[in-house]
Amino acid sequence: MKDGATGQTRIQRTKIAAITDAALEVFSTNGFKGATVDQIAKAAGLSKPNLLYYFPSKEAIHSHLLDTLMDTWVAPLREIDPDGEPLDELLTYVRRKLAMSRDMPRESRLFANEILQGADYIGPALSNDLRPLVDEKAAMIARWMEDGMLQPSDPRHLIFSIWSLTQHYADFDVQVRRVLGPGVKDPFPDAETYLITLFTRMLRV
Amino acid sequence: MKDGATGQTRIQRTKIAAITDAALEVFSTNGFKGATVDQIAKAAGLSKPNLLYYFPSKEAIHSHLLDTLMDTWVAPLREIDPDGEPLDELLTYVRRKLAMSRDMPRESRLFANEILQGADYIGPALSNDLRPLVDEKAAMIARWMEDGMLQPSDPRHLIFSIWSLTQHYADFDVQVRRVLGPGVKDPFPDAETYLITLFTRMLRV
DNA sequence: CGACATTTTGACCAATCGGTCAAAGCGGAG
DNA sequence: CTCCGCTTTGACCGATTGGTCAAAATGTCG
Repeated sequence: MKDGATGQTRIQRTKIAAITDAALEVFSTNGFKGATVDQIAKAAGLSKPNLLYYFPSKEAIHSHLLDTLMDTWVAPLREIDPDGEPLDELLTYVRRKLAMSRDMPRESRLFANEILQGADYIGPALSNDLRPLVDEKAAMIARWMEDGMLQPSDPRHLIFSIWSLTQHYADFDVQVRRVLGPGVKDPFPDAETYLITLFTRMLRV
Repeated sequence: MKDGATGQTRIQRTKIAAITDAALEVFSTNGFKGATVDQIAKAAGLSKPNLLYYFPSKEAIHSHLLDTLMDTWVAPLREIDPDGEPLDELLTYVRRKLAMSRDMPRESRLFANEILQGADYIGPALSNDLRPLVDEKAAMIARWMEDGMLQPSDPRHLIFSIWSLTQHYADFDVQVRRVLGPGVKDPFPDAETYLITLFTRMLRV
């Protein structure tokens, strides 16, 4: 039986959810070429042909993941409030992005893999969707700086630096933990303290 | 004819150099599993069996690359002078690391791929070699901070932040250029200005 | 139950991949 | 030139991979 609105049966919804979750796990830890359909199917509790009944190809699963997760990933940037207190807004953005690295490391690594290897699929979205959003927010930050509410600096590189510093704790998690040693169970509390200090000194007038 | 010291003929030196350069190119843009021996061989101007005459396996080429490039990659950290002017030393380190992202982006991506996918090969080196080095330099920075020559902050996360911010311009180059748009031919000059500003405000007493 | 659509599966296929091997080509020392 | 070791190659192999297909199993609704 079909569900008129979404065009999906209950079984389809369940299985597609299982597949996307399994695919996120496998793609994020092995990259696109390193992942096999069998791995994803097994992780989702399905046989390979059964998985390919729900998605036409390996590439389709990957594209679907990237598409559906893009919005989630950029959401915190959208939520920066032009009418808020500038420093608060940006520090909140840093905290949200760091929390996403802590709670959604697989998504972070999925995007890192995609971009690192040329962004063949996601590239156009970066130009067409992300760039205008960054332009808008950078203009907002520039206004804040002109109004003397933040110390001046390049707003686009400021945004890059927030992405870089927060996602580093997801993408390079292995390195962070190896360098800190087994005595450090969770790097994130210290990371948050450090990053808040850094951006406060960088931005506070 | 053999060369007594290195155990290599002239031809071997030439071909091995061509192979490692080609392998760096291919591994850094496709990851380990995404790279094929044929690709590397073609890029090096050799046939596949000919390449495998110089290296016993695909994995051996990859390991050899990681081994030989590790020292180069960490060199700027080693060169921080405990007897220098603290802020100068750290800003010089930032400049050197950013220059490496500009001039050696393939090396940066090679390591990024390896760490992103679990650091299966390089992991032990991170624990055994990199960690003690970071410990030593972090202790040095902590002393500088105690002596009031730098504003206090977590020295290990300070080092992480330098790695993260500088390597971002190599690893996420595609994203940076897509977001900045075609008007920006070279992001590095602005990046250097921004990063020097950031770490100056972060560290200057 | 009975009939129809949906879901699942085992067997299979062509392409690609890492790696082997025997034989051919080549270069330099005597 | 001749010989011998180093280098190069085409043909080949087994394993893995993404994807197909027809048939069987299961679910759903009257």
